[in-house]
Amino acid sequence: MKLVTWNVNSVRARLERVVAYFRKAAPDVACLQETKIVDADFPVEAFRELGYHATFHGQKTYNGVAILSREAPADVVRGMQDGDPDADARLLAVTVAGMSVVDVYVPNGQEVGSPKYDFKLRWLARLRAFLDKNFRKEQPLVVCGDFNVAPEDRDVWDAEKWRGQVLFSEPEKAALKQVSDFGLIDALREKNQDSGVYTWWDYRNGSFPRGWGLRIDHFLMSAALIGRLRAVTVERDERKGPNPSDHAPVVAELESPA
DNA sequence: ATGGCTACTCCTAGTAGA
Repeated sequence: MKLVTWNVNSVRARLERVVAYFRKAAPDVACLQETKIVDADFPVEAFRELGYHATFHGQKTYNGVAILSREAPADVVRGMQDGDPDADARLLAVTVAGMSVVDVYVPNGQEVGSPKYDFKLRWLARLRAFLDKNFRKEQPLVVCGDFNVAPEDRDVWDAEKWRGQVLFSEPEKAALKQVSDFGLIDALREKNQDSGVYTWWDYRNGSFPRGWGLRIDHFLMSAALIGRLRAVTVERDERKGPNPSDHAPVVAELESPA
């Protein structure tokens, strides 16, 4: 069982690369973020030809999440449904392959102290409430996506430069921990203690070839799934070459359920 | 070389991303 999370930075601009990656990696379930496309225009056919059901929650220009799955998903939930007046398409939840899958695109936050930063912290608090309301920590549950938070020094290419900055400020780390404290484990860290494992590199300044990256895309899994976890890897090669997303896919491989 | 921003919009400049 192969799960992928990938911020594609426009599924339309990235379609050729995304299709090529799906052919090569053949994920069973893939969560995409920043699709930047309205539902009416989602490239359903391109994924159908690859053998995937497409479930999506998008909007014009910004945000947007999608789940591609070999099996047809059930229990589709678009957005947190918590009454908060927030039109952003940033969360999509389904049941598929015997597990609950929550695909999230956490707000970027722009700058510490800005209104968008406050929105980000509130959004993460709402995510915890969404989990409390809809799931139990004992069930097979994966919450994955672009969290826009690097949890630890080893997840940042220059921790001193980034300390206190957006993506690496203490309130953001605390808000992410509140989400994990539902009963979820950072799957990559279950299998890999290395520093320098990054999932995003700025388009500017030659950040990728210089190794200037951050680990901000995560798989958070309940114990039931961690028990089946074989490996978590970052598909760094997908950041290379023409027209890359600024994020690389992250892959989690699970044993079949007992 | 893995390479120096990119994608979007009632578009050619401004906004947002991270």
